[in-house]
Amino acid sequence: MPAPRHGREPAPSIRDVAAAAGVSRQTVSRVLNASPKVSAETRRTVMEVIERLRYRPNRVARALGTGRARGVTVVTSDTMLYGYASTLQGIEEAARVEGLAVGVRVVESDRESDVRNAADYVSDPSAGGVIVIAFDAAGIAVLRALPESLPAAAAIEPGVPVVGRPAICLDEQQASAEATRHLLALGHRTVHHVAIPSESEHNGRLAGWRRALDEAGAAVPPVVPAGWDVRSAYEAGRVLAADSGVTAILCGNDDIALAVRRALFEAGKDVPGDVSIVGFDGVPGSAYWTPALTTVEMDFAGLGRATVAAVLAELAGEPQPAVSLTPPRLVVRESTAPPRAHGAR
Amino acid sequence: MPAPRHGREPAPSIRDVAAAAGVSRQTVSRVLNASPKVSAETRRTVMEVIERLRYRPNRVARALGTGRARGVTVVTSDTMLYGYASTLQGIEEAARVEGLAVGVRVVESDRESDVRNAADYVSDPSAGGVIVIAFDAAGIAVLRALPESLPAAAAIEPGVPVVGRPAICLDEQQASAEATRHLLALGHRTVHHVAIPSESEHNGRLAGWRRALDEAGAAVPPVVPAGWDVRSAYEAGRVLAADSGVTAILCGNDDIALAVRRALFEAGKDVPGDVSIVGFDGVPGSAYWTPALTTVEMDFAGLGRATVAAVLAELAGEPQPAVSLTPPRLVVRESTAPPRAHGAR
DNA sequence: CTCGCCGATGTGACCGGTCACACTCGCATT
DNA sequence: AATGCGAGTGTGACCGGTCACATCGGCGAG
Repeated sequence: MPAPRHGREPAPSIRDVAAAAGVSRQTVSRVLNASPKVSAETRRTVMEVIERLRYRPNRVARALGTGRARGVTVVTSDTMLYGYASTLQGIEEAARVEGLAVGVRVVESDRESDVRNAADYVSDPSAGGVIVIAFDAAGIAVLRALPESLPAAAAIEPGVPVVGRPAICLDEQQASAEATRHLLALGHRTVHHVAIPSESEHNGRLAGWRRALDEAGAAVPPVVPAGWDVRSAYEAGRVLAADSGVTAILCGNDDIALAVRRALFEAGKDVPGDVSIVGFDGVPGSAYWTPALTTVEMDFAGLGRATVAAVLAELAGEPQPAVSLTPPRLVVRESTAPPRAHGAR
Repeated sequence: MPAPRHGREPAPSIRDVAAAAGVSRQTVSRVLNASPKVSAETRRTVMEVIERLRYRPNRVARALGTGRARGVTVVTSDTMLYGYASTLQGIEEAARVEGLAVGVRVVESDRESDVRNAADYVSDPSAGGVIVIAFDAAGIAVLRALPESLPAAAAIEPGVPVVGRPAICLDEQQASAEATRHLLALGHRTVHHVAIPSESEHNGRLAGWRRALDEAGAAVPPVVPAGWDVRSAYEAGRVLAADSGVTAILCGNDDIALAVRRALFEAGKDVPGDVSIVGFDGVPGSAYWTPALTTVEMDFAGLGRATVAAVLAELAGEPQPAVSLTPPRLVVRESTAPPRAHGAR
């Protein structure tokens, strides 16, 4: 039989520390938890022993004792897409400064069994607080499937109703309207929209775009839907590229903008000479595109941090803190310009 | 005082199930762990009760009982950069199919205190197996700081020595050499290289490039270093863009390629007309760039999956399985072409 | 018929913390 | 002098599983 690879004397436990310090385990526990009911002297002694023994409290045992884990578990359907990944990053950061462990559980799809598995997974008290990134159907389904009693919060797109728990979103509508107005102000007759998948007709990007168009009295062209994959956005782009009436496109995110720009390129159309495009999200590379992309910068990391605050409040049974998120904001760069002069017509 | 928001009858425990099924808790435990020493009939009864009570075993209690957690914790210095994020994705996927929980702990920097904190964090047995994404100094430092006894594996860049634990890497050297040869074959006199930060002089991207140059008898220009941020890559690009002797650039990753391409654009140079560029990584959008990027596709997700297998073997005390990773491969697209004819000179 | 063995099941201790509560002081109050 | 009180500390039970070992009934072998 193979030698026990990782055999080793076990890590010191709280009892070892207590014995070495000549106090009870409870006193050590108090020191660990910064209880005020320990004399300064005792505290110092215990601290020294802890240091000497390199003692580290066992998170698992602690969680079992208290009944809840000092941590959060993030449920998401994706970890790579920019919005998801940055939200996750914000969550991780905030959790880390709070001393919380971070777990990740991805939901494969919005199929019922997948949703149930994910919900079951986080229903385990060891999951701690739960944060659902509910930017899509799968996430929303998990959010709905969570037992009422579970301390949870969600990052979500605007317009999706959530009852009974904090759901935080970035107000995209203003910025979307602003982006649309920007294009209109440049002289475009109207603005086309390639939309990301959405669970809500009231989603901010769509709503802001439509509102700005309405307010300007511009025609509202049919929405061109795209998926999360670049390929489908490319297909959508080809449709628009073939239409000579299209001079301005508001893209549901920067990936879509990339694909649309490619489709335009293949159709021999110049950006922004022939067609202006605006993205959404503000991925780090977008400033370095050629042309640099005009886009709406979204503070997903801030959103993530806010969900951590929310779930922490939920865990503590406190009322939800008022959060002020930095609102999405339009960054005008090179991909938008006035339409070609119509004099030639 | 606020009402207890999440008060609720506690989840059923194994004892509840045992009582309801008329068996002992140990028998229930055996059913849960698929022990063969349970009669088919008893097993069925217990299963039914479990279903009826919606019982789910408590991961924390189980971990405490067995002494080790059914999960892996990933240590990384970044979660957004493509290589890191895709590796993480691969890990998550593999862990999920194995029924393992996934934790994430980011190391803020390679400062000693940060490294120690991260190492301490995962030294807790509740962290389970540990996977270190050691693509940079911080990751490598954590890997080195881990106690010998800890079951861990690493995803790492080639050329960095690691002793005592499985360290898996993608062989970038072949592909890097191939990319360089591709450019040379196109007629370029030599190939410049903008490098990602690396902890090793023997790192694959650098080594393959140099080797191919040497073998072809081409001059080896000085390496232009860049950081992980797009900005620094842009600065590096400007230097190269100002040099009219530069006709081909091998970029350390696709982000760098993006920034270099931008710098070239600003300098009035066409890609691939004036300068050819090759990226590294194969980010999903690279196929949709204008021009579409010639790049080396890396299977980071596969790398991540392999580390899970490795840490699992480590955990079980088994010998390391032989892994066959899909090797990086050059994908030729539009950003590479023969240099402009020199006749004009 | 008795023994031994095996499959199936149960029992108590234990993992490493925390909780609720009890206890022991020393000092101020009545 | 008895009482009250609060700060500081210790004790036993417990969280929800698992482990090691004991037990029990039935069956084939000696």
